[in-house]
Amino acid sequence: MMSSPSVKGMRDLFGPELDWFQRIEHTAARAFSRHGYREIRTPILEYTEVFKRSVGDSSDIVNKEMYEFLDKGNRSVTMRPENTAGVVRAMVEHKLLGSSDPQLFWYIGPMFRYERMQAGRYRQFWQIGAESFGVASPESDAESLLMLHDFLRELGLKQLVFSINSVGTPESRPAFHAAFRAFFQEREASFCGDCHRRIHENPLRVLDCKVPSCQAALEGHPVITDFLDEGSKRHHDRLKELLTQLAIPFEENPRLVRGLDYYTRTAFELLSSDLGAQSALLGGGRYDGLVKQLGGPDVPAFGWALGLDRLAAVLAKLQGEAKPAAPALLVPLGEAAMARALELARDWWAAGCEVQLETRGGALKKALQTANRTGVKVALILGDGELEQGLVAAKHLETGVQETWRLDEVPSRLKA
RNA sequence: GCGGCUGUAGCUCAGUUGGUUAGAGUACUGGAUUGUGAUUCCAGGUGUCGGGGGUUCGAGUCCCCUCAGCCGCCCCA
Repeated sequence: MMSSPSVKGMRDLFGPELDWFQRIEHTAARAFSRHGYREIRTPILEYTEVFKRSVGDSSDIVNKEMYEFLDKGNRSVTMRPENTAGVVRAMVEHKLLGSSDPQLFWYIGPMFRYERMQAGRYRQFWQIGAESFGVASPESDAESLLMLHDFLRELGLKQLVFSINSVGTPESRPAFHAAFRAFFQEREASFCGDCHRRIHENPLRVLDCKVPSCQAALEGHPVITDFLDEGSKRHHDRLKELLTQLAIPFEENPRLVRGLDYYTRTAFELLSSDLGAQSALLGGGRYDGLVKQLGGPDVPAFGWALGLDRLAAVLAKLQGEAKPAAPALLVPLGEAAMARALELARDWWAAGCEVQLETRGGALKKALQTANRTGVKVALILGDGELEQGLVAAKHLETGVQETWRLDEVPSRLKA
């Protein structure tokens, strides 16, 4: 049937799905630049250590999901599984974080993770994200979340409720880990095998285990926000105040943990019930130590990434098609009309009209069938008779009503 | 990486305990209508039955392998 299919987990984007991708991208570009964010494009390929040092060795991404290979110079390179690491690497490499000026960037592009296929989960998938460097204040978190919230609202997404948590700092976390490990050991028989692995690799991950018995065993677990240092606690409280003031819906989720190791203080995500099992639509948070960790100055940062494939799927489900069909089809009948139609259409296009031109030159019936099927609203039928009088027959496909327009009034009629 | 389901025309799918030449709807092409579309009527291609191997006189059907997709898990966007 097929001589050579696309690589597993990598798909072609076109048609209605791409319409959504483009609408999201255009909306994002406008929304983010209003906030003073500039776009950044970083390479798809980075040296492997960039991800190992940022995302974290204990993460699944590094452990089993990276497209990692040796290039011809025998250097280990990896196709980016996410983009924060690459953006931070670029900041450091170009010394953009030397001054006290904030640096605000957004990005869009494909990411790669070698995973088992499932609906909403692809090996090449797309993310839009934003990163803000240089500001440690909770107002900075709120500004980024506000931008994200308003962007999603502009796309027509209602019912947004962010889950937020604070994971503290590397200094405050050991106290929580100790308390949590003690809690775990008291009832370790109740936890699943995965949790026994997690308690060593990344204790926080036990919190969002989905096994019911584990969730039951977690009843009364130490809450991370009770172990925050004073600064983190103030930060967290202030952020909640700001979100409330800005009417950004959120709920605190003390069990929220992110899959990447670099987060400090604020962590958040947004799930959607309109996706299947892969319900995560976006996630992000603060990563105050990452820049220094990657060899840059000690600069605080906040960022998030959202799954474009998943957002497009949600919007398509809730709103249908992103792009309406062409409103008009110009159908010339005969050679003379065809030649004239090219000129007429050129004028109308120049006037900003959306018109498709029927160039097949076949039967009118055929043209109308196609127009009907593709959702065209008006068929402009141009025969020799009309042409001589400077007229065109305008047939409304939905109602069947046909009227006669003067050629020079077509642009204003189409735009009405 | 683990478990389950599916794969037949461009699309949505039938296909009986293995039986001869593989079906319907839709889409496509032509005609009833040489300049009027959703409806109607008639005629016509619709095909590596995902791929490979095996069992059999005979495989779309049974067995094995493989590929892809879907669902769940792990995890994430």
